[in-house]
Amino acid sequence: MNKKRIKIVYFGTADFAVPPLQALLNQPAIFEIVGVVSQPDRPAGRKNQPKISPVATIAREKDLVLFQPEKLDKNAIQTLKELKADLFVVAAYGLILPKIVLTIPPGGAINLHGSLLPKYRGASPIQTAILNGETKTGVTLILMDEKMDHGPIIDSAQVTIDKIDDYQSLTKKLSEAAANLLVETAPKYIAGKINPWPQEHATATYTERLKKEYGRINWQTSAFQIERQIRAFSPWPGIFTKLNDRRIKILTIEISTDKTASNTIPGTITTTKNRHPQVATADYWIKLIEVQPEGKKPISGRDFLHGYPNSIHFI
RNA sequence: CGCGGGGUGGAGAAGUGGCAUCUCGCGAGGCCCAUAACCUCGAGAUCCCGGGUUCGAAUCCCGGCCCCGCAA
Repeated sequence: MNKKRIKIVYFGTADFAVPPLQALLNQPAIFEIVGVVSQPDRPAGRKNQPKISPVATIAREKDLVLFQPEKLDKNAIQTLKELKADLFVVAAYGLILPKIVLTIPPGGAINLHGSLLPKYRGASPIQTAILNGETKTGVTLILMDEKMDHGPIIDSAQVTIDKIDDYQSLTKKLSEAAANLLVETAPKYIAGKINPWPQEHATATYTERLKKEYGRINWQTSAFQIERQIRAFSPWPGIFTKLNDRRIKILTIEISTDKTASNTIPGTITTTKNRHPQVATADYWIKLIEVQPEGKKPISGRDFLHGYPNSIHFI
């Protein structure tokens, strides 16, 4: 049908953006990646090792044309124009695209977003969906306009959130759904078979960029709230509590069926009859399965307790 | 030179110049209707590596290797 391949410039940085890119690459008869734009590999890490963008890694492996501009200035825009793309595809790129960039390709710029828009616009749709205890979410493909996650919808796909899904597993599901959505829908969109329809802006909700401090556990809340917080923020930015001024990462927990924790000061650690540590919350006990003290490797809850023969208390 | 914590029997920790300790696990035995409970006994350590100081170093000094948290 479509003899002419769709020329695409792909904008992406984070893990979420990897599967859709690979899906495009797997259909070389339909799509041609004429360029990949990703955030620069910034110096980071304990020893200043540069943190490499996952998308940039793929681009290098596949020998794609790769740009990593600090910002989308005039030079970058000129470069983008010269690629003569039909379409820009954006997924978890991390930088705002200036309006002028959106108008470069004839097909405009389309964005893959990790929620069912207009719900959960913004920086942390995946985490927020888990945190709010949603049972379903999804991915939405929109035609970008100058406002964030605001443009008309091209198509969307629903994804269920399982009780055990954490940020990592849900991101994987969503990014795979995004990949399918993109390869199925983009050709139809380019062929003019889809008319994007406006979002219901009145029902829009927004999510903010996560801060480390949001990973701090408040033991005075419900065990279920804490459990969702852990799933939403694992493995990044991570969940922690404090013990004697030391930071303790909480990696894995289990909610006890025992509700008597409400009689105990929140944060207090006791042991179950089979000697597993459990922490009091506002309602149920939370069993510590795996934790990681600051400066230490991850250890089981039991091992952790061995080092503290006396009673301890998280704050 | 971004900031910081750490390396001690199989696991987790204490010990900051003078006998190698604690909790758990492991082995043997005991108790009990019973046990992830309790009691007795026991094995298991080059205290990360190499130098140095000292009568004496896990501990202090110098150098090295390895692990990790924060920040970005």
